[in-house]
Order: sequence, then C-alpha cells, then structure tokens
Amino acid sequence: MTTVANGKMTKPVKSLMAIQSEVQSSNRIALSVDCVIFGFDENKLKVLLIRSDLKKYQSKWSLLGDLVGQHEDLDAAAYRILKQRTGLDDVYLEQVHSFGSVSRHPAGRVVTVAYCSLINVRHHKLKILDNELHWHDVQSVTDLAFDHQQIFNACYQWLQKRIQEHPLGFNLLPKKFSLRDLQNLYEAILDTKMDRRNFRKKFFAMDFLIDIDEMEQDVPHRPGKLYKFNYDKYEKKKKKWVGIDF
Amino acid sequence: MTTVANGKMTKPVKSLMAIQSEVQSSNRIALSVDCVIFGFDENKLKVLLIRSDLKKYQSKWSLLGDLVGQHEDLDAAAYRILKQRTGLDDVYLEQVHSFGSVSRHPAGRVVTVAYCSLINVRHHKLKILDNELHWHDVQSVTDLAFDHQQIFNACYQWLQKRIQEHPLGFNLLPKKFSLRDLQNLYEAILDTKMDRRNFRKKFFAMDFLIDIDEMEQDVPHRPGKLYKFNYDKYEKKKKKWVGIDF
DNA sequence: TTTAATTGTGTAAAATATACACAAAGTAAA
DNA sequence: TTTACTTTGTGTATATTTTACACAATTAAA
Repeated sequence: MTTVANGKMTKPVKSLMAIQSEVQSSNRIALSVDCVIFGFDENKLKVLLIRSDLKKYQSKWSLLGDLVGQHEDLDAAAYRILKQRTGLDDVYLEQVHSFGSVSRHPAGRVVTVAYCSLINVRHHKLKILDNELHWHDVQSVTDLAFDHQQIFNACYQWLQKRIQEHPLGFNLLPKKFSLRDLQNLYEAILDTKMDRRNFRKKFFAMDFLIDIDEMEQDVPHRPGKLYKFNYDKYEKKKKKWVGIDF
Repeated sequence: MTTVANGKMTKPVKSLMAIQSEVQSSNRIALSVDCVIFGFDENKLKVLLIRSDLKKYQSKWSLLGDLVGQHEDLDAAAYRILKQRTGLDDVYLEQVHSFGSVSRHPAGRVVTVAYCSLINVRHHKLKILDNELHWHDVQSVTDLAFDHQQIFNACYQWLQKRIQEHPLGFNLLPKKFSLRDLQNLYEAILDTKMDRRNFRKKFFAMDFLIDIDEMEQDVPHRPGKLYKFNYDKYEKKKKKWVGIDF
C-alpha cells in the first residue's frame, strides 16, 4: 500500500477491483459539510456563525458543520446540517467547493464540502440557537476557526459572482419588495453603489418583475411600488450566455 | 449513533469534541478524485477516458480516478492521479464539483471530487496507455460507467462557461498560434460559429496577444501571423466584473 | 403650509456588438 | 508563368447597450 502526499511520486495503476477492496477496508477519510449561510437585514449582508467549542479555537467563530453520514447523500447532509443547526428547511442550498488539505482540521483528517445558502433573516426566524448561533455582519468576519476563514472567503466571492448571473437575491427579500430594497441588496452584496435610474431600467428591461399594484407602508417619504419576482418567466427565458469576456 | 439519509430528521447538536472522537473511529467514507482531462486536436475537443474494468461496467468507458490517500491533500491527489494515469504533470488542474450520492459507486460508498484539466494533445504525448487510455471526441462520449456521464456533463458545461471568462484556452494551443487556431478552439469548445473579423477585433481589443512577428509554415494558403498570449499583462489587467446579467 | 426625503421618469453621448465585402498572399495545378 | 483556389487581413455603417445626469411628484413630519 502506498500513499503519496506531494503528487510527485507515482504508483502502479490500480484496477478498480483493487480499489473495491480498499473501499471495504482502510483508506477512508472523515467527510464533513460546512454551511455558509448568508442573510440580509438592515441593509447589510450577514452570515450565520457558531462558537467553536474546540479548546484550541475556544474564542473563535466557525461555520455550521458536521460529519456526513455513511449512508447519507452529500446534498442531504447539507440540508440536514442546516436544519439541525438552525431549525430551518426549505431554503436554497448550493455546493461551492471542497477543501481537503491534510492538516486543515485539528481533530484529524477531515475533508469538507462547503455549501452556501441564502435566507431571509426577517422571514426565517432561527429556531435553534445553540453554540451562540447568530448573524454576523460579513464585514466583521475575521479570524474564524480552522480554515473556515478561507472557506468563508471563497463562498463570499462565489456569492458575489453568482448573484450577478442568477436571481439569487430574491431569496433574501420578502415576497413583495420595492426596487430600493432590491438595489440595497445588490449594493450590500457587491459592496458597491449603483445609479438608481439605470438599476431600475436594467431590471425593468429584464421583465421578470411583476407589478403587484401595492405601495410601501409606513415609510417617512413617498412610498415606492411593490413587486414580485416572476420565477416562472425567468425559468423559461433563462439566457444561454455566449460572449468571450475576460 | 444516528445517521440519516434523507435530511428530514434531526439529531441533537453535537459538539466538535464529539465529532473529534468520531473522526478517530468510524464514520469515514472513501474519497476519490476523478479527472476530466480535455484536449484539443484536429479542431475537435477531446477527453481522456480509460476502460472500466469492473465486471458490471465491462464494456464502458470511465474517467481517470483513484482514491485519495489518508495523508494526501485533495489537490495533490488530483495531480498524482493525472500523472499516474497519463505520465503528465505541470498542467492546469481545477476542482469543479463533488459528487456524493450514496449509491453512485457499485463498490460501496465513495464520494468523488471532479477535477478538470486542459492539455495540448500535440505537445503532451501520453506516456502511459494502460486501460486503453486514449482521446475521445467529446461528441462521442455517452453512457460512461458509474455516474461518470453526469460528472463529465457537469465538467463540460463548466468548461464552456469557464473558457468565456478566463483565458484557459491558451493551454490547448501551442505557445505560438494563429488567430485561426484560436478561433477554431473557441468554436469547438462552445460548439458554435463566430464571425472571423469580429473575433479578431475582440481579441486585439483585449490586448493580451503578443505579435511575435512570425508566420505559419507549410499551410497551403496565405500564412497567418503567429501570436503568444501575454499572461503577465492578463494577470495585471484582470477585470473585476460587475454587471447584473441573467 | 413648509420642509425633508425619496420615488418615478427620459434623453443625449459613449461604448460595444454586429453584419458584412474585397484586396493580398501564398500553394497547387495546368 | 499563368490561373484557380484557399485563407488572411482589414474597415465601416448600423444597431444595441451602457452610462451619466436633473427635475417634478408624493408622502410624512414639523
């Protein structure tokens, strides 16, 4: 039996039969899922963290993770962990990247798969608050336990890209929202300012907003119109993007 | 000990200490890497496959995979497997996605991480040809072993998107190439035709091509100029893309 | 009724993408 | 050596998209 750590040595090509027997015995690795759960509240992008209870990382925050069960699909594990840690289900969840450095976890070899979720803070009250679970401003997230800072950074970057190509953001808003709500969301996630008129023009041109003929309530200024996102239309018109651009 | 397969049940929140002990004992899963190695030759996009030697899949082709060693970084495993199966190293390799259905592999529970590579068929002769390793037209890839068809499809889609946002394609060309070479490459990978003049205009406008003042040789028509890709300039000018577009 | 805040709207200018045709350079064959 | 063939190299007019920017209308609060 050979294992190599640096990828420079070679070993004889092994048949899948040989692999098969290994699968039964040794050569297995602990596998976890870590969830990076983004939310939006008070015009700020937030993320859910818990307090690490490993001595080594006692004062540090960490992502929501757990081991994947032997008989559990990877995606199912992500949904389970989200539910288990927060009490929430029926939310959008997407795999982002796997992290597999040998020494990334102090408890031994653990390869982890990162999943991202976007939830509406106001409309999804957390039902479980163990381990000091709560929302943190993404700006204030530094120095997480393990390699969780790296995982978080990767997920944040992923989110910024993703939200420009897919209408993820609507998951962070109430069903009915104003265009200002929508713009605040994009500005918070992309950490940028946009021109209000051009932003409107862009979204109206996409033609995925349904004017529900209601107005904002209780705002100390002229109220804006409320809209819903037309998911059905989006699914049908989804664009096949071709254009070299780097 | 509880494991759940459907993500609907919950179990008590477990401390990382508890996890730590589990890592030492049971609850480990075989982890593999599968490499989807794309190449380009005769103006066609190719992919490397080997013959599966599992009885159940005896007549089928499969991706280049192997288990990840206990003490081997995930990325290192991908590079090792590529080298082991093909004799090649020093090529671009990127993680794409992990696949973790419980029943995806007949030999038992194996979660696999897919990596993509792009290599120049002409300039990287394969040094190992075990298991009938050879290049297949991507068009002819159907009905792979295990869930490899699904993995391949995901990687092919990933590649099509990736190549429009990053100058990956230059890995598939010789160091010196003509604009026709470049266009053939994009047309093959994106499976589309483009206007020759506009294609040129676009690439010249990017300003990442270095005119090396040489011409094509041995072509039965007016020879084209040869170029190199300016990786340094690209790295510096790399664009921070902001633009909602879906 | 006045002030403060924010919504709703349009247009001109700039940048980018698209469609399209002909002369020039080489090889191959008569 | 001429002619036919193939492919390169180039420019312009048009359409589309993006950007920058200002003022009147609506509401709540003072």
